[in-house]
Amino acid sequence: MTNETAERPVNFIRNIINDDLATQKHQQVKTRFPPEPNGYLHIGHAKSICLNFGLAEDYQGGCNLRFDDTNPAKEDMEYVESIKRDVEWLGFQWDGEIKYSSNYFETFYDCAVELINKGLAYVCFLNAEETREYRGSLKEPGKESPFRNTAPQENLALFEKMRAGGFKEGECVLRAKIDMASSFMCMRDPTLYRVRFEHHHQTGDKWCIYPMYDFAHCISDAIEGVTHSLCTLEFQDNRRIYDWLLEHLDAFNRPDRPHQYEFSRLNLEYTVMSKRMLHQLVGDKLVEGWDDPRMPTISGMRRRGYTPASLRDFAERIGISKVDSMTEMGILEAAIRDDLNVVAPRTMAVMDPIKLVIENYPEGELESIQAPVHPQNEEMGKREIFFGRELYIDRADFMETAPNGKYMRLAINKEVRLRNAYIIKGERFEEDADGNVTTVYCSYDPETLGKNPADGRKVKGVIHFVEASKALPAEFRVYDRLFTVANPAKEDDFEAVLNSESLLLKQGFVEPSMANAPVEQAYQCEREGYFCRDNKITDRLVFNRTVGLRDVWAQKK
RNA sequence: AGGGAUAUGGCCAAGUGGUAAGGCAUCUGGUUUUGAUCCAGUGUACCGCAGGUUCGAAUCCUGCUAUCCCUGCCA
Repeated sequence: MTNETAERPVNFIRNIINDDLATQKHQQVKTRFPPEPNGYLHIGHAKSICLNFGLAEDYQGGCNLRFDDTNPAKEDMEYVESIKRDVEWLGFQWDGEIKYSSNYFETFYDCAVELINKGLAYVCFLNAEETREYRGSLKEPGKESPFRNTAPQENLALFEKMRAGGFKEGECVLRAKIDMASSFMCMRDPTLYRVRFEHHHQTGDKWCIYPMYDFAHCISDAIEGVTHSLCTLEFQDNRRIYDWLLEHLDAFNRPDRPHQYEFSRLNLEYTVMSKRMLHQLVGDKLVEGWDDPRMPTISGMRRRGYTPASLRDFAERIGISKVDSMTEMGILEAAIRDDLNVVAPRTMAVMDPIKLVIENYPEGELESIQAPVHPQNEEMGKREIFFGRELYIDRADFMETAPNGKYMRLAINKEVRLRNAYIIKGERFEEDADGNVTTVYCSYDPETLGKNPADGRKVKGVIHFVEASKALPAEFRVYDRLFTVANPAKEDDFEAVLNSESLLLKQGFVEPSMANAPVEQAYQCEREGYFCRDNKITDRLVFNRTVGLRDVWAQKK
């Protein structure tokens, strides 16, 4: 390894890989990302994707994308398409063709036959309930199935009949003969195959028996030459059957066979990560869909304005370990801000507009100003903004009288800088019957465009604006956390704890330079936050707030 | 009569017998036409608890405790 690896993050999996390479157990690294196509990918999957594909990149190995499609009842092509899209969007390229567990159905069948011939698998006619009773409990051993000692020849015939459609769903299953007294429940003669007369999105109606995850996964890994099979903590017990199967199958019982290692799944505060709950939110129409910008799905976060780079950076920041953890939103937000701060063009938008009239500015005059696209990066160029007698500013940027000496916004008799333009001073204002400010009248200092006052007076506050005649109406969607509690999954009814203010719609204005803002392009609306044009509603200007700017002022208030 | 895991500052997370990295958050200054960014600084961490081994332990041993996972013909 070169010293470049010193730059890489350190974690227990990398330590294992380094050892395996050093001892020549493996010559190269092969990983895989094995989603079941029964839902959309979320930020937790992104963690796994970054781990698996990242390892493959760093060790110059490969990573397969394999759809774990062993349960046709729950799976759908819509999901395989969305998953492919999400992985590519994140910036990863899978090794070779896309793989499906169903590619190997014939091999699985042969493996089952091998086990039957070795007396290590049998067809069992106990029904589901009986099987559960026979399994015993956590503290008591199970009982052996009466079908456990059927002769291999007979099992073979029975299994062939299963494949041929000779048994009804639930009538029988193929089980491995392992140990009904094992302390690992998954080793008490686990089911290998079940009968399902179900149309499969890849294999059509060719099969009516489908392998179980435990049987299919290890063999798929072995077929693909996976060296390090990474999964989450809840599969730790399953590692025993993973190993047992590969050790009892002649073709795969080799020193360089795959091994499974488990890391902890991502838990993020104020959201849920379980597919079941995500499905429920979509199904109950509590969100717009899988790509609702409040969802922790990759497609939702993409629509919200998260970038692939920020998600990859986030994955790196949280690291990999085996500790059950709950990650704060702050880490995610820091990652997206750090990315967008350097790449996002700046713009000005007013989201809760009030009129501002500059009384000493000539009526009917409009001036053009070249404003930097990014104040810290001149190479990003300039954009044209306008200045005139009538402008819009944000309601929150004006008060009749400053509450204290630290107040930095506009007030009567107080001076403030209009961002990219002149210094103005509040003179008087008008309000409606309800006491809401409607118009603020100001004077401006014509000698302060691009420079400070010659007399040396200090004007600290800066507020943003949009010139009224050129302003473009726009909608802003301001998102907040989806739930009101840090760990909604722990609630009896997680939907009861949804944040009713997770979406705020605001009608305001953007500068004319935003007229043709491309979808998903990140902008920083100065002093407001990072926004991007919605990728679904494109016939008008709709902007999603990705994340606000860090706001020390708001924290202190 | 169970078994499998995990416990390092508020949140992540390095560390694998030689005297506790880093990130996020926090707080304090400085710069600033974004109360942003940036820069500099900021933490007495009984390394879950209690014993033990050792010149020396977060790291080894013993015993506890807490939390998570396992009894789908789901993955």
